[in-house]
Amino acid sequence: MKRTVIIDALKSTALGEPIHVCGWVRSRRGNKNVSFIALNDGSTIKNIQIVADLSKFSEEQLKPVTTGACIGATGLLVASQGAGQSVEIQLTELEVFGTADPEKYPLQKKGLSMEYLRTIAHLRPRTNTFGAVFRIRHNMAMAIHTYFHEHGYFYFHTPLITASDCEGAGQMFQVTTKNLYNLKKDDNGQIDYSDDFFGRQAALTVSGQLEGELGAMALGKIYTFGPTFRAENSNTPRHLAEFWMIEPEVAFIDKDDLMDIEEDFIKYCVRWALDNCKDDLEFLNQYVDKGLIERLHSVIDTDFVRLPYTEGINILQEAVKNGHKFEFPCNWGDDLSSEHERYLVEQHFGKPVIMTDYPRDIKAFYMKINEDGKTVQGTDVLFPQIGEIIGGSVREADFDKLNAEIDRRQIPMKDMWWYLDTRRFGSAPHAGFGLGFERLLLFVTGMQNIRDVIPFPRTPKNAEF
RNA sequence: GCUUCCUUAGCUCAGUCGGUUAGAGCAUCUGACUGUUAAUCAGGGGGUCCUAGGUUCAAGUCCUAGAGGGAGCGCCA
Repeated sequence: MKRTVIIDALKSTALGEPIHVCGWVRSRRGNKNVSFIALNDGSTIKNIQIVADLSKFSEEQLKPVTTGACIGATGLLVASQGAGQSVEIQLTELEVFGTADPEKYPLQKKGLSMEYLRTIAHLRPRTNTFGAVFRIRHNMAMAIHTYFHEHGYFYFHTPLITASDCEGAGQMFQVTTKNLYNLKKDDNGQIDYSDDFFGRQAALTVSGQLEGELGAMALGKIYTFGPTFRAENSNTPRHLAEFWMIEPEVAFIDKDDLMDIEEDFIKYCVRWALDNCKDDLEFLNQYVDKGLIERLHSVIDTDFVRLPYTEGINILQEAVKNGHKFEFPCNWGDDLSSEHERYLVEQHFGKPVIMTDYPRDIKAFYMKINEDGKTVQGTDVLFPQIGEIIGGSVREADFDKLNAEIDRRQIPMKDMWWYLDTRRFGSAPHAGFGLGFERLLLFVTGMQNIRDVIPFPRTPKNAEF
């Protein structure tokens, strides 16, 4: 008989009809007359109840049906006599696909910490929490593709392996086929990469932005969505060595247009979650973060604050005058630290903030310089709890200005001639931003640690699964 | 990388001022129960107290070093 997925079985109205479901046993309980099996197949956070009449099935037959075992169940779909569900399956035929020794199966019915589950990342998708998180993760990916597709963007694939060493801040993972125990060096003691796979030093990308700009200079509106790698020794609940990033790049827009897109896009994603992940969000709201759904609604119902950096500094200095203590100073020209961002977002405004027009020296070389000569047109979106969720900017489109900035910063651009060609041939005003996919998921799921919103987290000293 | 906290049963944790045989809940096993909802009730089994040194008559508890993990910060998305 053909398998019905549980999300459909629970909605079925074909009472009295035979049905076949497959899944993993969450629990079995009962008495000497009847046994109840809670079965989950991942299609929904909800389980379907299988009822085994012990006059038809012996305890011996049901013995392998333990928490974690995988079974197929055939029976009649009937209205439930119990209170917890509307339909259930009266078991007529049982197939055991895979047993799970209850003495050794690590997933308990309750009381599992996130830290412990990280040590069994190969099994944690079978828990309610991670099932919900990963279904939401999929939905957010679909929301992102749908948003951009509907708004006329093209999905542009930028390379994961790159030979340019100035993509942006960030240590890179080197990619090589060389024998690391016997490296060929030149006369100056430098490693000779001429016989390496690419004939030059190569690394995993830290950003697709520079190549994304090339796409925008031809297709008008593009976005990238792929993995990104940072070899930094960051030990925080907000950093991964391997994470996914979304980077739209749009020609012929200015700073205000960019902020409109950032805000519209992120609200679209949050709204998508509320519209499409109701059951999972309700679960997370109940067990992980009691204020989750309310917070999601508050974000889509409010206008983000648009705050120039200089005004932000004024607010922070005013707070200091009124007695607020910060660990770090906040003078004009300093990069804001987490405590400053959190004060603005969580205490002063109480809503997301798009901070703009940063001092040029604390931002990347490619950002468009304002007429004051001191600030650049960055537009970072700061969220409560998680800090910077989007880093965006208008790009410097003028060849001479961009080149002067590169010289001033002494950035090695010898391998970047192709990037400068965008400004050399048919340059256009353009802007874009980068959104950390897992940081969006932190916000949407209410999870506390970024390692718990990606199936197999990669962090310093951790790449087991 | 810096600061700080944690590591006791399969899991979550308690363990007082250093003092007899290290406890609880859940899980598991056995039994009971006529429909359960993280089922309930009764009983049983289960310990390298992270590792290595040290102090002490005596160490889960104090000291030193190491390992692993969390949090805060830095860097960033």
